[in-house]
Amino acid sequence: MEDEAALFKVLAEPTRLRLAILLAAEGETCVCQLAEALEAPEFRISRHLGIMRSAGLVQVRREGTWMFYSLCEPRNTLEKCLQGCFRDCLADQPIPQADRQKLASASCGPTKGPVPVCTPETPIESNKPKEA
Amino acid sequence: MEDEAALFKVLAEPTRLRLAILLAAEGETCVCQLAEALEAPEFRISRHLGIMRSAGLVQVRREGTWMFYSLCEPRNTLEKCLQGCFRDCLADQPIPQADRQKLASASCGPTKGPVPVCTPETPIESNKPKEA
DNA sequence: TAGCTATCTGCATATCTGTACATACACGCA
DNA sequence: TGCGTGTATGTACAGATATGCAGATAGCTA
Repeated sequence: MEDEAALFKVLAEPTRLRLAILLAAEGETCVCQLAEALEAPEFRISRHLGIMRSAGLVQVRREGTWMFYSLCEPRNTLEKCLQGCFRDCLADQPIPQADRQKLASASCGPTKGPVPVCTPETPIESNKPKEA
Repeated sequence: MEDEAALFKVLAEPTRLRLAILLAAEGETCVCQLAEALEAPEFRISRHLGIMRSAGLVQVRREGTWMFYSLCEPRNTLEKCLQGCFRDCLADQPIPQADRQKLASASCGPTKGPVPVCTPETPIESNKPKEA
């Protein structure tokens, strides 16, 4: 029960919740783009992503200088349900919508200028559908 | 987004999460029975229920000396999804199962001895199925 | 009204959490 | 190899939170 509560605790912070919703909607994204989308300093985003990673909610893949974060495959029904919440219940809220728009026009990242996040040439190992 | 994070924060505490799961499974229950089920002092249960009530997660009905708590009707898709989680993803975990068993054999409450919680003669306005 | 039971609340304390700054680390490039 | 960029982390601090105790409150019964 501690584990389940810990999972809720990770999501009990607006910045982390927005990150989770954003990653659920957009897939793999690098720290600087997330920071730009959320209009928060990168070190803060990085720290929150570290907390989410410790909780097993997100995973990271290094590509050169950039760190690409994505949601982990859900390990149990609770995680699956919560990720469904991100996509179905929370993604269309005003703030997550604005986050996605700012992400789409992010000027940073591996390819400068507005970039399609999660491009085809950077296949996302962590997001390949296994059972969804 | 603050509101959604606040909702997760309420559930980010093991005692409160167990209470939510228990109320989702058993319906309206009084404080002393919840305290016995969770093996925690009543003032602690009462305090956590107060926090859950402030968040709009549970509601209360007084019947004589006893305070009966129950989950509120979900006000949005997130709350509906989370209540589904309580029932479908979390209710069959070992601790919530044990909680339900201890609740079933609780020796306190309005009718002494093992009692059927949420009896027919105390209709639960707050739990009547509306759309589930 | 007095006494009892169930529940709530004020206070002090210990623990946890988010933030910011500075620094360290990893990688690409010249 | 040295530098710049992107990212992670150690530390300190302020604020929030959970807990336990004691006492208060509400409602029932005699």
